[in-house]
Amino acid sequence: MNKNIDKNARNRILETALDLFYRQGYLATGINQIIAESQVAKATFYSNFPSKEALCIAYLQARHLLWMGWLKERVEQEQSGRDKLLGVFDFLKSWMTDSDFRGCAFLNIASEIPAIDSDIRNEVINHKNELLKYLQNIISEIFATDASSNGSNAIETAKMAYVMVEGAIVASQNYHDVWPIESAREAVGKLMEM
Amino acid sequence: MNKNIDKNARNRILETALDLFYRQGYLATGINQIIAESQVAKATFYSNFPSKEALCIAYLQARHLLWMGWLKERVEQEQSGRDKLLGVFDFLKSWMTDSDFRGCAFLNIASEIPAIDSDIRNEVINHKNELLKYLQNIISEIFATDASSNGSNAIETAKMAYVMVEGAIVASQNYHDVWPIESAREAVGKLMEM
Amino acid sequence: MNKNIDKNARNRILETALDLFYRQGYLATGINQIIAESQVAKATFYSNFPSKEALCIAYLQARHLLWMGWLKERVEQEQSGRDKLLGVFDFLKSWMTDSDFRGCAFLNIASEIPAIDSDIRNEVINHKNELLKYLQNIISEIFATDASSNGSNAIETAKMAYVMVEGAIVASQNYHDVWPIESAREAVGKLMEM
Amino acid sequence: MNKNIDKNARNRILETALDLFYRQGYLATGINQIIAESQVAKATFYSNFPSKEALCIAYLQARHLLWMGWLKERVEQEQSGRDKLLGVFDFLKSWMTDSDFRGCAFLNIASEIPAIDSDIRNEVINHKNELLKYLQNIISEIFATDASSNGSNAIETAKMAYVMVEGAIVASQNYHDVWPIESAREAVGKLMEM
DNA sequence: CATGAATGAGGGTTCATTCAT
DNA sequence: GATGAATGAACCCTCATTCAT
Repeated sequence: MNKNIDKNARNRILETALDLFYRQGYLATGINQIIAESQVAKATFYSNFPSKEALCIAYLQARHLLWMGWLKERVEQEQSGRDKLLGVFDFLKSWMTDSDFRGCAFLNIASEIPAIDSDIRNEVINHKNELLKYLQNIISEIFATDASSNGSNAIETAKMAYVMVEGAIVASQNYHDVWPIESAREAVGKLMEM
Repeated sequence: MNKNIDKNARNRILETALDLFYRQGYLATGINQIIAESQVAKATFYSNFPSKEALCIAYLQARHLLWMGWLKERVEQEQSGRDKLLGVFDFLKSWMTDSDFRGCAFLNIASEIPAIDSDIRNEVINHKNELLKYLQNIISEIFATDASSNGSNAIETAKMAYVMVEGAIVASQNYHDVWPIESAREAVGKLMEM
Repeated sequence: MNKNIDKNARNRILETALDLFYRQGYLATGINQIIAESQVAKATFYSNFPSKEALCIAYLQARHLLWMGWLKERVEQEQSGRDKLLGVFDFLKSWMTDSDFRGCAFLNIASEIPAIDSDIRNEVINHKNELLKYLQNIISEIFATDASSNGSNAIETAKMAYVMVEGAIVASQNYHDVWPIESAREAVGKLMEM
Repeated sequence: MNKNIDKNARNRILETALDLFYRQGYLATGINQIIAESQVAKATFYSNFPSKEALCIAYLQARHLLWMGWLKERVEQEQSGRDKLLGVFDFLKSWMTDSDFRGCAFLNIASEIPAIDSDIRNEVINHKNELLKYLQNIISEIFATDASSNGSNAIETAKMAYVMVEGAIVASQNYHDVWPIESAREAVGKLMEM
């Protein structure tokens, strides 16, 4: 008996989505493939998720928890705020060198779904808001311990760091190389030195 | 015979693709819609483009010329290398405030087409290589005129600037706001001051 | 346990069917909607009714009692046979002006289920037989009290009246108007005067 | 080679619909069955008819022409208005004894599609309006030649005749017997004698 | 060279029903 | 006896592409 059967149908579907939506994209992945790989009947799928879009939202929510977990786990190995901030980029490097790195799951979906006000887009924005807030917390910590914040504002600095994180992710996705992450890390390091 | 639309069929198709692929996405845009809006027969389409993918490549090539043209037109209004570099971000702002700004056409397509070795991906990489090279030229110009490059390497600095451009584009696409561009501009400005 | 809905499951299902099958049609109404609106578990449904068709039969039987009740209640307000016959059409008018009048439940089902020999068809025919018999009773009463039946046969006259009732129902359903009922009433009145 | 292939796809589809929608009903007939019996690919179907509903409308329009043609052909064999009116019912009898008589195609569809304002309903009403108008023309002819219309109004009389036609059709559909048509014929005959 | 009718595979979704718990 | 997760067939429809004319 297939060992996958041991998890319930909903979990199998969600794990399949985590894999396929990320690797293949949302539009390029059909319900048929999802149910085949989940070993689930079509109606079972629809009794768990009212639509493909609903699965997408569940996928994004699960991905958010997963990814933020990865990020925080790595970052919180560091003691100082400065090392935490650089640790963000160290995390990006280790993530990027994963065999099936395909960039940011959220930005990829957003590229496929132009509609600005959809539920899917809200999940994307929520994710980015949390990432931005997380960076801001780290930078506030730096500025708190480090007296010489040079008049810089934690919020404004966090925005810059966030933009660099985004740039690092999409550029390393494009080039399939870590150099954009290293460049971003270096740039952030320089900015914090000032 | 209605010939008041006197561009040839190929051009009409390409212009329709420039509009639809960008606004709706590549996968979400069907051949039928393209031929309908191009006012072209189906077989005329296929005699001009052997496949949808071939049209996509032509689209990316055309988009590359278009977008680089926009960029250079704005940047070359400036005299100094420093102003040219900041002008890149000024261009991004004016582009972003366009009514149908949907981020980077190339990154969007790359998000839809995971396959790493496809012809489509090559177009994306070519575009980014040219953008990176353009930034490098600007920065070389700065470092040449400005004696105090502080030991910085133009290539490495260009990579940082490039990462910030990418971050600015995707983040402003996500938030539908110019603040990421402004943050990136400010960060780049600070980096160049050092 | 929520037992404030204290009809048993079977009754709740049947009442939901009375509403939905009539308003939406038999084929257009799914089992899922029925169990959802009945607040009943799926297997509870199937333990009460072996199939959708079985529910349909129960629906038709319940509808028969209901509708014949409405008819008789109105008709038996009248004293003379003649007034009773006209009262049939008065009933049709008041029924027709109900907000969700959708014609004859039995004829509607018969339109959806072509199979001639099904159990469902039997219910339809039973209903019509009883309606025909009821009309025949009224007309027999007229002919009994009224010496001058002019050699007319109660059975044959009842058939004519029945045909007019059917025509009045379906035509008023089609036109969403009472005029067919009024025309039928007038025609029947004239026939009885002769 | 299948001889059906000689007609074009659209005609094959329409003829299949004329058969299946009438015999099986609209909802009970799937697109898959239609394309199978039409020997047409699925996309060919949809390039000819934008939707199942569109096919339904084409079906009703074709059925209207067909049925009115049958009716008129029979009725216009008669010379006098009175014989023409009775000829309507003679037509109904010959139609009804057809092997696959299933009542009025229009009323059947209307029973399946409750929505009052749909395009489908409009076709049904158009058909009935034309039938009513045709009966009115016949009756006007009777009243014109026959001086003694007894003060009766052709329009009002036509409505009565129309209601009887409807009743005859649905009742003979229900009982699978011609007696309702004969009863209606007799009733109409009596009404015209007065 | 230009056309539009035709294709088969697949899209997302809902159906009535069954079965282990 | 009551439950809700699970089923496979069928639903209507769209896809990118081809081919006879």
